Amino acid sequence: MARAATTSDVFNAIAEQQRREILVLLRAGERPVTELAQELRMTQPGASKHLRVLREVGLVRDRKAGKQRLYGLNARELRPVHEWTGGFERFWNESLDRLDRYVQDLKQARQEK
Amino acid sequence: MARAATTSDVFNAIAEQQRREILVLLRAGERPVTELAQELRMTQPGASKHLRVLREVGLVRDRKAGKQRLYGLNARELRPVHEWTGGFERFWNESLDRLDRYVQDLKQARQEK
DNA sequence: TTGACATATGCCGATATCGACATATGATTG
DNA sequence: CAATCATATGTCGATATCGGCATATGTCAA
Repeated sequence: MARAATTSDVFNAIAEQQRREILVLLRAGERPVTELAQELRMTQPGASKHLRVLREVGLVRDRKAGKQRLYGLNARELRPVHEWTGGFERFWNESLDRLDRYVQDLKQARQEK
Repeated sequence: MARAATTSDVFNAIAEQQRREILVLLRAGERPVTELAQELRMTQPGASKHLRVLREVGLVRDRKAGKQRLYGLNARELRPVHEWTGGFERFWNESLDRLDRYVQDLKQARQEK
């Protein structure tokens, strides 16, 4: 088995930098493929493929608008990622965290002597 | 160029299901490789490799403890992901979102006739 | 030192990626 | 219909993945 498909998961879909940038651009509103490609300095086929992945995991919607096809954000699918990472929030918020790390560093230092 | 390295990015590192599960297990406290492997039903070398990736992106720390090597969470690196997805929060919170989608569905329906 | 246990690394095969290019499909207008 | 613009798909090459297996490295204890 190789790496999981980019379309298997929202996590996999947003693992790609360019796709993340597309999503950010779409926050400003719907856009056709060509504009996105131009703004991100990628080829049109490249942008189309990224959008296909985003669409297959449900992060993006498309809608015909005359000759064009407008892509729009459907960020609800990003929520699971937000919540999953949120499950670790206490590990970077609590001051216990720092203390814990400090203690562990001490332990390690002592053992590495 | 192929896909970005799993170690290039926290986004890429957590794109893998098993690595996410490792992180969740580590919330309960430090653990040696063997326990993690057993609990997740994967081989020891497999677990070791995943932990290597997690360590290289800074999501995990290790510390020698006698014959064993204990792995612990370092979830701070998860924060950027949480914040990035948080940048889309309004798109799943605002009621405008539903209204907007409704309008767009209408438009599309009209055009597809 | 030797043996036993814990962990890491190396190699393999199968697979999917991403980027580039050419080209096919679709839609609109004259 | 033909021409044109917008977008999607197919193929290729280079690369890295993940899983499994064998094996190397590391650490302790007798």
